Amino acid sequence: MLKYVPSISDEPIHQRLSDLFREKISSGDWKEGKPLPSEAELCTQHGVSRGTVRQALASLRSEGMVTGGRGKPPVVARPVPSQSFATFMSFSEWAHSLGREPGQRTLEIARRPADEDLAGKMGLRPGEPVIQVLRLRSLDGNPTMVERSNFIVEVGNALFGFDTDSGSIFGYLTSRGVDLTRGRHVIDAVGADATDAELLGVEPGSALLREHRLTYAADGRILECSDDRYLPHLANFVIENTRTARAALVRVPLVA
Amino acid sequence: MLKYVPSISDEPIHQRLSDLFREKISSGDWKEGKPLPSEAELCTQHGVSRGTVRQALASLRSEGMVTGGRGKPPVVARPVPSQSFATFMSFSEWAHSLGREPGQRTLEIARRPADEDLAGKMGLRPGEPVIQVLRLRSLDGNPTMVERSNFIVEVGNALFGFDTDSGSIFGYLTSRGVDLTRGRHVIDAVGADATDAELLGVEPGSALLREHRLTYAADGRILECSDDRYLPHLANFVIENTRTARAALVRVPLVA
DNA sequence: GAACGGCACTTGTCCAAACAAGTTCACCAA
DNA sequence: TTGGTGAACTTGTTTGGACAAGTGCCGTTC
Repeated sequence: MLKYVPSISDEPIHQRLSDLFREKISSGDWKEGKPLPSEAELCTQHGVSRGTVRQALASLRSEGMVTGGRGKPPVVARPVPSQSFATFMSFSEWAHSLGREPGQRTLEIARRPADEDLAGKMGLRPGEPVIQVLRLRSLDGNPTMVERSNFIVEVGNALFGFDTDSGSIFGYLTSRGVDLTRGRHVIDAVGADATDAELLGVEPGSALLREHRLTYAADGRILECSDDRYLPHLANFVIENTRTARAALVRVPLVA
Repeated sequence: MLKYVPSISDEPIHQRLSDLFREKISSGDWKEGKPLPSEAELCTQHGVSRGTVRQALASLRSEGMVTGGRGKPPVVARPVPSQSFATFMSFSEWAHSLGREPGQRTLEIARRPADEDLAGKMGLRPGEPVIQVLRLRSLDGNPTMVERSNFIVEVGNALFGFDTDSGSIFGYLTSRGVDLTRGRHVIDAVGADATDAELLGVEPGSALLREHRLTYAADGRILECSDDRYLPHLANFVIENTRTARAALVRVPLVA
């Protein structure tokens, strides 16, 4: 829990402040429904100007964690479920954020030409090679998810220098400077195939929760295409929406 | 600055600006992928200071309509998929927004005491009565989803005066003044039971995509608890996230 | 006791300025 | 032609100030 290195960090002040405020809320230091310190107080407490404090608070407001109006002090709102990019993109990050221990067993890492279906999804020419990784992911030792990732060669080649049994591919790639910036996730259900069934210890055909993901670079190129299959009694997806806030999640129909 | 500015609207300037910008984008005046005028330009164009322009742009950024970084002019982002509250909450609204024809066949509408599990989810005492509705929903005549809804009696009693084969329960309830304001949706996978299988025309046990929903009133009371099971090849859920915008969707673990 | 007015305090809005950091592009030199 | 330099321009960050507008409270007044 030791994470106080404010002077070395190169993050802007307002960002550090909003992170700090977020933690005060999630840790219960600032309780739900209670007003938080006035802007003037926060200014003197952290030795910054009011503009900076307001910038930090605006970030929390846009996430729905804080409400309030003119004259009234801002209050901590009902916690809105949301996850950061890294937490949502990476199984390992996700597990750590929950205080659980992620595990992984690599079953295959191979370079092979993309079939027509995959090439279409990734915007490649059929036959262009991709790096395929098949891993079994676990939480606290319990098999939870079967992960099938396909990387474009430029990204995937870096993986041959990485022990995919050691942890987060997402973390490794970002540390190598690969700019994963956007993800598109399609969630559906699928019956377990023979591989899924054996790895997860269920009957073939039993229902699995599937997250099909495309990961994009900043310039719009598709870097990765994955197919993650969860045991539905071990992991779910949750979203909340209100009359005033549109849901970013979309239910889409599929044409026959 | 001028003291007497007879403004037509009493909205703050930054809000009028962001509304104007939003319309420029949706009308196609500012095209997707194209950079929009620099902040300095917008300042002189509208005769305001840079802070105000930035405040307006920040609003668009938080909605994901605009991206950009230091040094680069802001660009109009790819439209972010999102659905309004009504579209996301109501099967009929959803179908209509897609130009498809929703259908429904009511198989059962009954008043019976809530079992322990349901009572726990809805915050009722076990044995308190609920109104249960079982419907088969279809898109353009194709069976798509099995809908199991449970309403608290206060809401559900209104349904006995409504032909549940005629259309949207959500629409009917809102027209009757029931204030559905918030929804919490849990998405997972489940094997088809005998009823699902017969209605949807699949084998028992085959994978279905389930949306488990709690609908809340403005005062926090739970009005409805539903279990919708989709044919996974006919409907999916999609969400996008970026490095800068946290996903409102959350992947949650379930304890054993 | 109730209603009113005013004061202190709070947040919202807007401006002006300065610097930091990144991008673009023309220009010049090798 | 190619490469690098640097100026011009862009957005990001931070500060400071000023005023408007809303809330809560206290004291006065009826």
